[in-house]
Amino acid sequence: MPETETAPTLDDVALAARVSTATVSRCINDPKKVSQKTRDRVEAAIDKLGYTPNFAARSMAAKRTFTIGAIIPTMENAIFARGIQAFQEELYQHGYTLLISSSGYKAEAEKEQIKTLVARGADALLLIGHDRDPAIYDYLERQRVPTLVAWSYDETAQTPSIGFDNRTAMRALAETVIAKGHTSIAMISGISQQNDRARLRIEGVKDAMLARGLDPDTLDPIEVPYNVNDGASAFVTLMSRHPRPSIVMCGNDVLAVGALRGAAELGLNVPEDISITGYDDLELAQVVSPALTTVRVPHREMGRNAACEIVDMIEKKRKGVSQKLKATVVERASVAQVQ
Amino acid sequence: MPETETAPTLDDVALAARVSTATVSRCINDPKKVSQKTRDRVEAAIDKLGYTPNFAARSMAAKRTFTIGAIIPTMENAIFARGIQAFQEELYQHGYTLLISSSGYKAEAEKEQIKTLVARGADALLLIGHDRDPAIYDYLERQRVPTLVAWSYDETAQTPSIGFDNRTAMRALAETVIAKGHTSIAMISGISQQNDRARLRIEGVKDAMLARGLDPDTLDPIEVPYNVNDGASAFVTLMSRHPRPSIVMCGNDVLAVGALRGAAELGLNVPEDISITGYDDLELAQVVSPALTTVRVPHREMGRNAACEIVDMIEKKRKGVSQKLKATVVERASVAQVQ
DNA sequence: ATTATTAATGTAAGCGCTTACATTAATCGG
DNA sequence: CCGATTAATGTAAGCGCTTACATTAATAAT
Repeated sequence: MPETETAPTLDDVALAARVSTATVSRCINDPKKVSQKTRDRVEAAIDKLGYTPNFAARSMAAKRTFTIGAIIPTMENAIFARGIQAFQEELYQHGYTLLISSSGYKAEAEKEQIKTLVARGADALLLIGHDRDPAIYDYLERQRVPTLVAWSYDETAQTPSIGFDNRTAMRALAETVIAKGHTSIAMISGISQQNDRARLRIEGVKDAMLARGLDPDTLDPIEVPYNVNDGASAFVTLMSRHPRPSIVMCGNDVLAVGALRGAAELGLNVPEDISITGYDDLELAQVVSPALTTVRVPHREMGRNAACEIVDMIEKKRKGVSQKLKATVVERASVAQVQ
Repeated sequence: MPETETAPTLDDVALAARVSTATVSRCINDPKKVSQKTRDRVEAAIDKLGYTPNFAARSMAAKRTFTIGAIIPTMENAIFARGIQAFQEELYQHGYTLLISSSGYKAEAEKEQIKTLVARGADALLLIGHDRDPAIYDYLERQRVPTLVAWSYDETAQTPSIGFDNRTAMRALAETVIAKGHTSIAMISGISQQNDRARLRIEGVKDAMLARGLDPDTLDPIEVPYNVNDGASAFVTLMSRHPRPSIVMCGNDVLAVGALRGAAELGLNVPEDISITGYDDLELAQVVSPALTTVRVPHREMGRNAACEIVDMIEKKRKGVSQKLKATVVERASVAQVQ
């Protein structure tokens, strides 16, 4: 019995199986290169000793970590959870581990986390949205770290992306709403600075207004952080505008839920007194009452596809190819027909 | 200009600063050991080259990774998100990185992920709840990986834990409910197999029933996975029981929201026709209507404290000390006064 | 049987750090 | 001013793997 129980190493296994360390290594990484007979011996030794390869040693020698880093703006609400979970599951299938950080929507924090992840030898990075300091992209390029953007789609961007066209999807929602007779539209948006999703959703609403003969300048969105409380207070502010809007379109479902709460506080009925829309189709959207009219985003599909794409980028050493997923408007009870 | 732009190493820095690698290393890890003058030189070199230490090399040499692993049952809904986010933030303050996996409530997956995390050299592990194969605890002990349990408190357990007493908290909620005149109680629980939180919450309800002269055997909880749909269908099942319960207590808020939806499907008004309670006090609970009577859990505090404790365990090489946080019942609109 | 070819295995050189120990420089008491 | 301390720096041995290359064993071709 060993007095200082220390984890067994490759050497221990090699010794026990009476082969060289190279053979053990091959058994693990490329089994077909070793004969059945010795493979059996080695595997027996591995089992007996309970050997697990040391990750740091392995990644130093191989210059590969089988780790992929992802930086998401927040874990607090469900916005990214489903997609990231799917991303992780798919990655796992391919033998990769996911390292997640959250930046709290702060560009500086994100920058730092990117460096940390790179120092940790992430084989690739998943980032949310395109908007960030170009220096970051330069850095990533110089470090040769493949990078993929998700939750956003932009074919003109340098960095490949898998996501949906936020602008077009939001425009479709806005057109639906306008078709229902709403002409006085207000909007609660997330902070659009450094956030293309937020920015493009605003543009989408304006596109629709323009197309339908409404003046986009009257939209004048309020920008607040994505949480229920801020959504609620923004809603209250909006309700004091003159003329009072007939609908409040929100940058996402969390904000819309906040708006719903604001309406409740004001004693307003939704959708009779005021209509509200969201974006994302979180579980939240169906659970709240009235259920939210919103845009459904294929979270899981996006996560899965991003995982496959990023693994391919790494293993085939090729540039990523962007993928546009369709986001569809789903109509529920939070929008009234006007007149 | 280097043709193959490869990340600068310690050697490069040492060369540029005209010192040995040891000095550079000390500059980074223990600056007070080197004189101001050379420190300045080294730091200048680091800046100039844009050097970041290689994580794998560092952790191999130091046998420390400054990484802490956490395995949570799921990321899909908000149950663990807030607490884990706080955990991560606090860890970050102390210079540690968090590696998260989710097991999907599957014991086998959890076991495998624990091994992965250990192989990756996690300095410590955060696990949710106490219930798991004892072999896992043995393994962790043998590998000398400090382990802390969260979301659960059990002073009798071998492994230290930071959490709340699920049983007592649920009992308090049940007593509140009984005090309001409910005598026919039904329950939708999470799967209690390998899940002490679920198990103890059931026990808590039974404790209250016993204490108030109700027969605990009539509770007969339905166990389903923690998601809205399963909650809804369990609710429907429960409503066909005779006699029909006057209240459905749920194992958590997600299930309670499902129950709410089930009630809506059945055309039942909450709380007039049927009362419902949750557990966790997720944001969800306040946002749904009627707002849920539930148990508030100090998620962020738990995450923060767990981080401090686990860092201490690592750095002071001492056993963890358990911490019991108070969970309080919060009454909202989903429970009616009977009679 | 003999050589050419291929498959299986072994040898050993790193990968980029940390750190025990050795060496040299600076400081100090008498 | 000198030996004794103490502070600052350097030297070099690993940490546990992978993998290019060398060697040996097995198989095929002649």
